[in-house]
Amino acid sequence: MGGFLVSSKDVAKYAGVSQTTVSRVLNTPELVKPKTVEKVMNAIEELNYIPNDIARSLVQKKTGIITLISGPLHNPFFVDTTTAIVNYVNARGYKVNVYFGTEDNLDSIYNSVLETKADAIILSSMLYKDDLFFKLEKLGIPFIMYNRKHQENRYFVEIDNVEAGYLATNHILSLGHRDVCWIGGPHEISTFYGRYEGFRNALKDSGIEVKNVPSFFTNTSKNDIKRIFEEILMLPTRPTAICAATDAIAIEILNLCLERGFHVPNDFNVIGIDNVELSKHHSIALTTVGLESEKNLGFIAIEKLFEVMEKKSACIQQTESVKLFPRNTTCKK
Amino acid sequence: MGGFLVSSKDVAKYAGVSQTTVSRVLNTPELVKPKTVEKVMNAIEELNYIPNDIARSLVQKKTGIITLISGPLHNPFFVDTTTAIVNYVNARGYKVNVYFGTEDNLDSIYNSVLETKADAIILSSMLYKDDLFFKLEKLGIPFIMYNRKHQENRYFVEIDNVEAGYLATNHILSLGHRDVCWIGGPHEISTFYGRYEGFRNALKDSGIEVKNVPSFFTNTSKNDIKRIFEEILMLPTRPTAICAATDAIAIEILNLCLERGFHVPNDFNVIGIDNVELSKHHSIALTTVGLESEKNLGFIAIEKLFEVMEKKSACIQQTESVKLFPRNTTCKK
DNA sequence: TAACAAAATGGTTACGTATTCATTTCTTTA
DNA sequence: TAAAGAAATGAATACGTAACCATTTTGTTA
Repeated sequence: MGGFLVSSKDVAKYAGVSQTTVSRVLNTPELVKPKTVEKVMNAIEELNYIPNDIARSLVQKKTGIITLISGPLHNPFFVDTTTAIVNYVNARGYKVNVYFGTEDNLDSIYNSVLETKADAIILSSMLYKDDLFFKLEKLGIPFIMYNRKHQENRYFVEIDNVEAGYLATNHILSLGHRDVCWIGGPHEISTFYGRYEGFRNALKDSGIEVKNVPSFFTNTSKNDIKRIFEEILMLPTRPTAICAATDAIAIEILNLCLERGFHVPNDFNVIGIDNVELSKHHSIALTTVGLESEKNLGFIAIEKLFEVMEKKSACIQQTESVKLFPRNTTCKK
Repeated sequence: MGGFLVSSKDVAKYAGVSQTTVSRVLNTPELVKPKTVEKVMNAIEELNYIPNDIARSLVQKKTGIITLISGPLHNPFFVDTTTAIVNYVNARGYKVNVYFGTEDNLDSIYNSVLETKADAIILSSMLYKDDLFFKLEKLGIPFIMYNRKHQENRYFVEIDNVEAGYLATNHILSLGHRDVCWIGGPHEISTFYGRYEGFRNALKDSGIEVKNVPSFFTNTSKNDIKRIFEEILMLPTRPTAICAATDAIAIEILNLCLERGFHVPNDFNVIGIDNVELSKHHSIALTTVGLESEKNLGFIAIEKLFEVMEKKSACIQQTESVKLFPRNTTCKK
């Protein structure tokens, strides 16, 4: 009991049948005489047999595993998407190998992922120009990016980032703010690049010179955001509104504002993008821009990935439209 | 290219050596002549060979997979623990199969988990009396529970729940509140049972009759917490302080208070237990009770699990001590 | 140079399952 | 009852690797 492996061969011997028949009882019982099924099922019960899905994977060349490379959960966006993805995958009878990628561990994650014979990969850790894309293509298994797009413009689900940046900025401007600033992320990531572009477009459309507007770019770590917030406080003319490229950044800015004794939105307007669940909490009540659809972006992506796996779709290129969610962190100037 | 599997046998043929040598080059290169290593490595490069870890698992009887059964991420406690566990496991070179257990899907999760030949299991979804415990023992692989304890009193890491309930309640009482109430969870879960016991002990020690104090028990879903909050508002004497069994419940109560236009702590004091990361956010600033140690409970648990896997420990029975974290959701009456 | 030890390599097998093909058993029909 | 077809079962094999044991090659010492 415990530790001693019992195989289908053992079951076969115990039941007085062949291993083939045991396999059939488990997979195609309709091809086996009822009485035999019973004998075998009894043996399985008796010996406490549990099929070895590693062996099954080897022969079937299907592991039933989906690899998920998510960003870290301290970013509430990934809380929402990870929930949606993991639950969907499990509901479909698959397993999920989860990784939380950061700058430091991505390489080691990729090494591990490439060795794992997963049936498919879903990831949010792809740069606009990233060799990983081609490595994944070589692997020959389906993959999809969510909230990230690669230069090659294939296999992705994103929100309309340019429009999102535009809507957020425009909302702030329409409230009468003129001293605004931007906190973004690395331009190597399509998401951040697009949202910043939307920001600039909105400024231009309001006749504001982009180069006069302070823009900061962070690696999205708490420390880095804090550093930038302090820079903002030192600005010659302090902005009345802060446009953050993501809710995660915005929510951290809220934290820093309150820590310093500032009041939002009286001292600072703050707006984010993503409309994460947490932003709906009444203690946060973050004004933000997010999916028009009720569906979570992770859900949309994993759904599409399964379509690809089932050959129902060939290549996913999906950009979801967005809208403004006005809440309590913005107000008329 | 892509989809066509290349095996170590192919590499062997290409390099003009045996499959055994290829295997050795990858696992024990010090036993292979440098020139041969080079030949093989070239062949690997040339053929784009990636070892099949399914086959490796089969022969080695080790999958390198840890199964994690967590609670859902809308509970911030599981955000913290999942982060700690997944990152630790990956840093150790293992993979993590993640499940988010709810009332509905637990049975199907258990079925899947029992078939998966994981090297170990870490889970938070165990009732005080739960047959699963014995099924896991039969499986013969190491497992550990975090934030949950089974009747059998083995393989667990928890906080001192009774003390936590006591400290939280006592804090409220010491602030002068007398009209308090309790929002807990299912008593089948050791965590909730212990914390409620601490609540009752504190009341007794302050000479308050337990049976006169309103206590509510929820399945911890948002809807259920809302239902209970509405019940509280209907109470003949409205409590001035709400003791929640978890930060997750407390944070949802905060949300409901604000939604109704109440102010915390002026209208209601709110206190939680767990000291989750989110409770530190200045928009929340939840008074709570949590680990005295800096370490995350999930981290402690997964660390211990690896000790068991490496036979450094036999059986984990760990109860961590706790302390109060006073913040802004409680104040003198 | 012979003898021997050490280093390097190869042949074969096991891991536990699903699959393919062959064989046996049972049913049906003429 | 024989023949033919269908249903049920089994034997053998493949999946891709690591491990065990045997063999060859190399290096060392007398």
